Amino acid sequence: MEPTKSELEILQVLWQHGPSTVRFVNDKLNEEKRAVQYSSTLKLMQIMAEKGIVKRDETSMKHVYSPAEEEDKTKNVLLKKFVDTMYKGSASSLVMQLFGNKYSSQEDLQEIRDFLKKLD
Amino acid sequence: MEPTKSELEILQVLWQHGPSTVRFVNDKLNEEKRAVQYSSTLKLMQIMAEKGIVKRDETSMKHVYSPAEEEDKTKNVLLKKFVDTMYKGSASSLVMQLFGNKYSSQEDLQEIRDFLKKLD
DNA sequence: TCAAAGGTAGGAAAATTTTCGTACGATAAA
DNA sequence: TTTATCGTACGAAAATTTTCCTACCTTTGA
Repeated sequence: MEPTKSELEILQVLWQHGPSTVRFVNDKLNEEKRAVQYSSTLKLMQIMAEKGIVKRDETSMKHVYSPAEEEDKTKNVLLKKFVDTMYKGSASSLVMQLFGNKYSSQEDLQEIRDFLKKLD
Repeated sequence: MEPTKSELEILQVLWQHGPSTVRFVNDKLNEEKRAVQYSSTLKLMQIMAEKGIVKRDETSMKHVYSPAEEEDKTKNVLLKKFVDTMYKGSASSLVMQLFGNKYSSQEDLQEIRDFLKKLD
């Protein structure tokens, strides 16, 4: 199922730091993103568990949450969706946009070239 | 300002077909996307005009709507946002993901290589 | 022991987004 | 002229997403 915007923020904490408690995720969100109450984060993660977006280990009193799917798999799905809606499914169009994008750094673009050279 | 999901659908019709009436956009949405009432599309486009996402030519009785910003500019902003949230701002990470993505066709990937070669 | 701190659960409110009914004016055709 | 058609405007309902209050249980430390 599709993670919402806030759910994606939570997934990112889990991807970056591995299986985590609600307390940990909430702290990270407050440090790195924005002010949010503990109970809000809790509720959201409970909903995500219901939806099957995350799994919950209830062994300990402090439940530990982890992504239900591989980070790569989820990102692939979201990336495909983005390419489909924004570039009619054409990945090359996206890359061209990227290179014409003033926000892309030269270093980043060089990195892409290097990466492709290695593929040959 | 940020277009919502539905607003993006409308923008896409405008990008693809140029300045359009509500009737035209609504027809396209129904043909290409999903069933939606005329008054829903109208309302959405009115909201977009208020937000400044589209401009409205009220010369004729049939108002004609067009994007307020260049397609490329809007897409660049959305792409940057996507890269930031999904790949911590690393465009090369996105491209690597693309190449590891089973959804990407070989033709598409070859096209990207060709494009990058031309840049050299 | 017992109060304080920290945990989950659940419901409801708030905020945002989306949908559409309906009123009413303009246009066109009979 | 008059009626059907097609347009905009507007408000409110519905659906979705987000936030947080509160109840209640467990753990911890004084």
